[in-house]
Amino acid sequence: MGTKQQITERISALLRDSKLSITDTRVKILELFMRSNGALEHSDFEKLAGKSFDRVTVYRTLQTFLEKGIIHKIPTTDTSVRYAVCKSECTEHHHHDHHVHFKCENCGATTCLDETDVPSIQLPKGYAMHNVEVVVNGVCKSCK
Amino acid sequence: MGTKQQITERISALLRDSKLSITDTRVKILELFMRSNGALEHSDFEKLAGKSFDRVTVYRTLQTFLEKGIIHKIPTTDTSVRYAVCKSECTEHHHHDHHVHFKCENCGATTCLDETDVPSIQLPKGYAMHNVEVVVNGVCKSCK
DNA sequence: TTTTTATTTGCAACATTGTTGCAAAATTAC
DNA sequence: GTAATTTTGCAACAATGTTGCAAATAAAAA
Repeated sequence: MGTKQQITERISALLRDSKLSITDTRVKILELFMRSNGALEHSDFEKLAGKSFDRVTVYRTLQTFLEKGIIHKIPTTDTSVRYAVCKSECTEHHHHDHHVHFKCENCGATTCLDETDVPSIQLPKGYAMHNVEVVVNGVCKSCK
Repeated sequence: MGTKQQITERISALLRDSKLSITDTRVKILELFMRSNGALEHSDFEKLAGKSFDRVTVYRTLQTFLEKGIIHKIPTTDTSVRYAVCKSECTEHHHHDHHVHFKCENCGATTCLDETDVPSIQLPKGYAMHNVEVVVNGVCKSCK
C-alpha cells in the first residue's frame, strides 16, 4: 500500500493527470477510497471523515471524479449509489469496467474482483450490447 | 396479453395465492406492471396513475409484493430502485432470478431477458456465491 | 513573491424521496 | 348482516440530493 507520503504523492499525480486542482477535499476523499479497499457510498464519507467537509462538496467531488474516470459506479438494489476507484486502464473517454463486483451479505462490503472477468453473454437477436455489469452476492473471504 | 377481464382475474388469483387481500391499489399496481413489460420504479407509479393513490401506499405495496416474491428488484447505478414482476417459478421462500436484465440507453426501459441465462462465474478462492445479478446496457430491439 | 484570474468550497434554502404513527376506510371472516 | 382484521391516507418527520451565490483557496501570470 505504501507510506502515507507515497499515497499522497500518488494522489497528487492522479489529480494532476486528470487536470484537476489539488485540494484538501479531493485528496482526503481519494485517501479514503485507497484505504478502504472496497466501494464507498455517499454516507460513508460523513461517517469516515466526520464533518470535516460539507455534504455538498462530497457530492460535487464524486461527480467530478466520475466525469474524469477516476471512480466508477457499482449497481445496487437499494437507493444508495456505490463508487470504487478505477484501475489505470480507465480514462475520461474510455471506461474499462470489465470486472465482477462482489457484495458480501455478512459484512456488507462491496469489492472489485479485478481478476475475475465478466463472461460473455449471448443476447437475443436485435439487442446491441455496450457494457455488462455483474454483481455477485455471497460471503467474502474475510467473513468465512 | 389477454382482455382486461382476464388480466384482472389473473391478478386476483395471484393475490389470493400470496394470501393477500385484494384491494384496488394492489390490483392497479399489478396492472401497471403487466401492461408495461419492463421494470418500474417508484416514481413511475405516480406518473402512470396520477395521484390516484398515496405515495406511502405505493411504498408499502411494493414492499409487500417483494416479501411475497411477486416482484423482484433490479440493480441500478442511480438512486432509484427498479422492480419487475417475477416469473411463476418465484415463491416467497425460493427466489429464482437467474435471468439477465437489459437497460436500454436510448429509451431508458429496463427489461427482463427471461430466456437469457446468467453465465457461470468462477470466483477467486475463498468466496461463496449465493446469487448473481447481471445488467446489460445497450440499445434494445425497439430502439434500433 | 506578490498579484491576478480561475476554480472550489461552504452556507442557506429548497426539492425530492423515503419513513412512522394513528385514525378512518375497506376487506375478509364469521 | 356484524365483528375482527387488514389496508389506506394523512400529517409530520427524516434523510438525501440540488442550486445560487459569496467567501476561500489554488493555479497562473507578472
